[in-house]
Amino acid sequence: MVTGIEDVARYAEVSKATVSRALSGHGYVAEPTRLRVVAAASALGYVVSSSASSLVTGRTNNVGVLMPVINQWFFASILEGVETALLTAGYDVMLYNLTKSEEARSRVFEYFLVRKRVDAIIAVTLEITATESRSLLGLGKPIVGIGGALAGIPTLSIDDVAAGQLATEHLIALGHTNIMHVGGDPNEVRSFRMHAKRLLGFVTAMSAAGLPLRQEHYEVAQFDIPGGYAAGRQILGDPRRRPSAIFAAADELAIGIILAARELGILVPEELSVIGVDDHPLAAMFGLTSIAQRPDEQGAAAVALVLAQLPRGAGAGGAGPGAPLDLLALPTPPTHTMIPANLVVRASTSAPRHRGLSATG
Amino acid sequence: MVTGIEDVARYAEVSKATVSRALSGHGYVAEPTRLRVVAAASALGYVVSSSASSLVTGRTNNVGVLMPVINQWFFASILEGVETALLTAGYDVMLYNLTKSEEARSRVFEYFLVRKRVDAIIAVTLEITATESRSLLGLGKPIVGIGGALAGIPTLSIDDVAAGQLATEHLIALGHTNIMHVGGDPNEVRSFRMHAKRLLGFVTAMSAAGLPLRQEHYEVAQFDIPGGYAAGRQILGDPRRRPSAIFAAADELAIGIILAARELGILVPEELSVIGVDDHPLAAMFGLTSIAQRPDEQGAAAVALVLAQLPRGAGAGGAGPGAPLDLLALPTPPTHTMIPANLVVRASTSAPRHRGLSATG
DNA sequence: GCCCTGTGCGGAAACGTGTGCAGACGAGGG
DNA sequence: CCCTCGTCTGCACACGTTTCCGCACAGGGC
Repeated sequence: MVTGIEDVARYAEVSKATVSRALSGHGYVAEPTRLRVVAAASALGYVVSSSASSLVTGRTNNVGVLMPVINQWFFASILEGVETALLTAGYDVMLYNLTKSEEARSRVFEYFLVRKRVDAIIAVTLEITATESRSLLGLGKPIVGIGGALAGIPTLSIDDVAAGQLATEHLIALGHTNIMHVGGDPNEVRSFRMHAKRLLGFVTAMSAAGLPLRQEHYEVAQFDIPGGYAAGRQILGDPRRRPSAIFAAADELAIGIILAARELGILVPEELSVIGVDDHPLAAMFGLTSIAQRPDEQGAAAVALVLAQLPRGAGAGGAGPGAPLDLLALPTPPTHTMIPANLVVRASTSAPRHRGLSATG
Repeated sequence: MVTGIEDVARYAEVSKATVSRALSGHGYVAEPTRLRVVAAASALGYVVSSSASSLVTGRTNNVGVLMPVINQWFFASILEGVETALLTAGYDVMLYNLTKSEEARSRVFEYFLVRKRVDAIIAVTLEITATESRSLLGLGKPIVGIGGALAGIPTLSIDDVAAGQLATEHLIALGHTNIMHVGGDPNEVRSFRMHAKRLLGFVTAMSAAGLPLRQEHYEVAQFDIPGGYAAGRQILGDPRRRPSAIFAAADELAIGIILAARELGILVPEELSVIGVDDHPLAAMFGLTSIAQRPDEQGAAAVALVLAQLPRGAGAGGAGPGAPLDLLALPTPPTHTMIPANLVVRASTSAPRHRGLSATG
């Protein structure tokens, strides 16, 4: 029905084995023969059956990507970065969107992922349970996580504590003393305690500067622009509560706060400095100072990490029997690597208006 | 090494054939035997090798999804809808992000897609060339497009002309006569001439109402919030050019325009009515009147369309022979189905301030 | 002249599963 | 009692590759 390797072999007047070697690049093939085979394959429109090839090699050339959500800037950017890097490396990406629905979640874990159809897994911001972790590690396939430390799995993220600290220190350095932090719920278990970490960075910087910290210096908000807007209305609506600067845990929150400030007639940055995290595409338009991170590059880095753990297809010519031993001895450093995040100063932060450079201690 | 079907067969004291039948649900298996096999598979942690199974059945249980971009609300929402629908239908999704890069584009077409690893294809807003179309159709696999008509391929989208018309008619019904349209470049070939269609709807409604149409009634903008903002600054900055209402081809454009209006001290809707298309998540926050569409539902609908073209795997206990005949005779209607899009009125549109209900003719 | 190594190629054995075919068994109708 | 039919199971082949092994040949060092 469809043209197989046998047809190409007949057409090029060689054996199936030679066709395989010529097209895959493994083993010795004389150059004229190789050209003849390639020409034959092209003429017949031959494409290798990945099923058959995977069956015998054990490699699928697929990488599974697990994401809790797609329709958000951070996650979609990661996905784009991962996809591009995998494609250029010759791998296809299988996307698994792990929604809140527990049922779909467990189906993916117990049914889809385990079906021997991926060579490796990239898990994005995925807080997994103990059984799920066992399930993943039980696959014996490389896994890399993006977004926070994971037990026994190499992971990758920015240093959220440092980011929070850096942002807060920027505001302090400008002379602010009455600083608020608007972020996500620190008790949220999913999302790798990112909220708690950025809050910790905030607290650390404030304490180090000897600035007072009260409960009301932290406001929980829904993690998007409307959430930031709502929090901004609430905070800025009360003049007695109003700080001179706000560190928002994400640019979308910061943008919402800026919009709220505009509606209330509060000038940014003259009356209110705002700093965010992400360097969101909209940050430039709002002149938002931010701690920049590049999720697409994080995705690409995760791909590099995960591919490094894959057995190098061609090179290794090791003996057959010790294979599982080698597999276990492979460099699988369960470490958490931190991606640097740097400050981008724009127009939303400045020295506080009223007080000059008053005493800091 | 890994547990195969043979191990399960031994454990359950049956043959491999019975294990296959028991687990796949095809053919006769006595209930006690089936339970024994299922228990054995579960005890051994057996999972079917999709490579082997695909090799013999010819089905991969994969659907390829082609997208030009991921990090945009419309596309990410479609992807979420497609992913969810496919997962519940028992299919895995292989994501191919066709970037602007022609090189990556052709690689996907000539190399990845053709690798016999997908049963069907969903192409999102993909303007394909003649050779690409042949390449896709040559696969002999079901294809469904989202976003506009495609030669010989069933497609799916909202009626962009009707949407533009509906939006414009809403403004006209409110009493506006000086209406502008801000949209994308109508000459952009990609994106299925969506821009041209919405422009056509605008022109149609204006003409039907007997309203004048000049070149300056249409402004091209980059298709995101900053693009709308830039266009808004330009349009609204010149008082002589300022219309009383703007129909933006997308909510993100409309939001940018509203932001520009706020900066210029122009009241919405008192001095300027704005209507968009999409019902974007941010629309409610800005009180934006919009023509609502649901890209996630479009994705699910595309999945339903594409699955309907696939040979029914389970359930059907029909005779074996005649299958290829049925395949050829399958209903593959290369039609373009329109999804309804309805008006959602919020606070960004109202009757124009100055003139009352003046003569419309 | 002989062995060894490097190169080029073909035969055939896997890889793990689905499924056609045949055989076995019990029930029911003649 | 025999035949048929429906249910249930096992044998064995096929799916389309990759790759081990063996053979052939050329060239170089002893």
